[in-house]
Amino acid sequence: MPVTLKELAARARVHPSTISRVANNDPSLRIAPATRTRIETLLRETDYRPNGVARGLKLRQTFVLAVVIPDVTNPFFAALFRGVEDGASSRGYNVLLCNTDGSPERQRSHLLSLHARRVDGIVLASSYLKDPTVRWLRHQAIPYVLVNRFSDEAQDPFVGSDDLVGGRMATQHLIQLGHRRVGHLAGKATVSTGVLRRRGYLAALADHGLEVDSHLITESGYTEEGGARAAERLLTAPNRPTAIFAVTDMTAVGAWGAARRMGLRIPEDVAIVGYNDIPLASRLVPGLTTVHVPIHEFGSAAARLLLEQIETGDAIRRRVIFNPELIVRGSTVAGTDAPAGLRPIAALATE
Amino acid sequence: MPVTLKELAARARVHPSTISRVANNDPSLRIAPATRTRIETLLRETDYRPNGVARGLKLRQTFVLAVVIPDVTNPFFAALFRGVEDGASSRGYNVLLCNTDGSPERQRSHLLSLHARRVDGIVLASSYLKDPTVRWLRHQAIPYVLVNRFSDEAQDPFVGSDDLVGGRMATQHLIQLGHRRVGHLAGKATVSTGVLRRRGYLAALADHGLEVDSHLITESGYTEEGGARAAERLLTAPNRPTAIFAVTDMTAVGAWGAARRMGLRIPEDVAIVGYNDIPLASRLVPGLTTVHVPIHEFGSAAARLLLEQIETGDAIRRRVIFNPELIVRGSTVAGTDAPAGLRPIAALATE
DNA sequence: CTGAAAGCGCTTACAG
DNA sequence: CTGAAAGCGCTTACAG
Repeated sequence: MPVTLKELAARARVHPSTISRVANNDPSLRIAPATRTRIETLLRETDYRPNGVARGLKLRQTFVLAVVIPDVTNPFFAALFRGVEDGASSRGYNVLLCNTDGSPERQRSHLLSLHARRVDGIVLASSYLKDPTVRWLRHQAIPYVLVNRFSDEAQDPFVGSDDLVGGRMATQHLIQLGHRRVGHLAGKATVSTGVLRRRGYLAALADHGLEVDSHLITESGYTEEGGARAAERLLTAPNRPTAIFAVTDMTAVGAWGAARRMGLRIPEDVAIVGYNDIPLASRLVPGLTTVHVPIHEFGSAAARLLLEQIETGDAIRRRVIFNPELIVRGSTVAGTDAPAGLRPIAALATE
Repeated sequence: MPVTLKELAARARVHPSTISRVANNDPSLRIAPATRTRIETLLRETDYRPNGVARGLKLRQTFVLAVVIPDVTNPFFAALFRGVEDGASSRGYNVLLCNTDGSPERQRSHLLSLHARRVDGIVLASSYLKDPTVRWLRHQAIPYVLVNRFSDEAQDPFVGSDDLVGGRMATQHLIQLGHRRVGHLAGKATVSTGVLRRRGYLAALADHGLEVDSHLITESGYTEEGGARAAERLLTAPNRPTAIFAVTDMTAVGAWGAARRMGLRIPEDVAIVGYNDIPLASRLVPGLTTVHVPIHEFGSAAARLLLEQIETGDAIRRRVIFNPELIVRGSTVAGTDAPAGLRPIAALATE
């Protein structure tokens, strides 16, 4: 068992509160230099660190944050988590990670448990539109920040990119390359990214006077498998699209695989654009044209917004919106890819 | 502020301890059915959940575990974390994630902080040989499990693969393909995986009567960049190898890029084998031949070993060693790759 | 059948 | 200059 204040007090023949004050560098403490030295030596010798649980109970602050995401195995969320941790750990916080696999029930049960643990704040990246658990967070006055997806627009502190602009940008790129039949692998109508990127797609068509063909829009969800199946539907239809804008890179990767399997050349037979610019996007051959968003910054900005709320004690409704940026690669324009190996190195981590 | 036992007691006109007993389903509690009903209704109405911090202080158990790794952004560790969480969350535990970026100082400071928080146990996947912080864990009697890398062989609870067998297997594969000059991108001499996989490489050479050429072995560390630089050294030397066994997939990916950049064909001019079978391995073109290890199972087995120690209160020295398995792809044998898109889908996560 | 008390390990306003 | 006390919100052995 680690040493306690009481034990140290007995050994130093002072009151526990005095030890506590020395350990916490209480500036209001007037103390005999000799006593202070004696206590400091003892603290060092025993390598004393106050019990964080007892401290948390007394201070009503645990210095623990939580990040709730669908799945860390998806590189998007791994990078997001790093952003949060990098922003928070230097301020003395540790970070819990909870995966929901996209299940609202798991999200709910995680949030209940995090609340019972009295975490100081929550970064939520798995919310959907009009999410009741987000309203619950608001109601409980638990500091939180939504990332990437919002729930009730302008109601919540939020960090993300402008999905409408990004969707429009991606689609416009395809139209400007001469494509007239542009398909869309749409996300869910219950998720803000799905709704806005689709709206961006429609806006780009309108900008260029192209009519909407509802057969060219199909819901894919956010998985690789969903993307593959949806792309197959689109590409086997009588009047198939010559280009596809997919709601995310993972979905685009699914489409990419489906096209290959059908013997279609990319980009000659079908051009593909994704969204997010995960490391995998630049590794495919041909590389995946995509809309770049600063994933790590999503996380660090969310941490900042969260810590600001925790420290001021106020709920802050600020929204941090990053500008998306189109990255053109070989999946839309042949020959654009940098030679293999000269691409920016994505993962420098060990093992 | 969430409701407390005391407030509920006042409302139900019973003692706080009675509420606590009802909430915890104390089997030894004899109570008037009417009182019980009244309390249960109140509990439900207020959605009462005991304050986990106070509970942790009293019970000396926090139901929090921690996973310490170099970097979640590396898919190997993301999968490992999922394994731990999947094994632990069903038992009521939440899991803290700490990234060290391979720095012993950051590892040390994370462990000190986790100890001060009184986490119930720690999964450590960033340890090195004779790691002093591992000895410190042992000394503090904090339940822990090492994963993938061990510190003092047979001294610690450990989950990993047989790295000697894996290294031998990888190298033997290359020799059996006819390669006589096989290079090795070696990990660090301070890390168990580096030492054992190198020993496996040497054993395979010996098995086949090949002499060791020290110019063919070069330390690459565990990063993509390190792999690229080390491979360049090997491939520009006068009598260059025709095949390379890299200590990890990320290192192999670096070598893969370097070879491409030099205009070498894979596998015709240089064959490459990695280790771990991360999702990226099957996505490269050509696919990366590698030694498969069950990463997710590493995590779930570690969680089991940890929970067993926590629940029994004993330190368990058991070692769980998985058998590695060779996966042959196009980076060693041309034409082995499944058609794109038919490969197993690696990431099904949303967004 | 239910209550009162002690105690987990801290911090901090108050006393002297 | 240092001590004594209260209290954060629980759980559980003990009393009655």
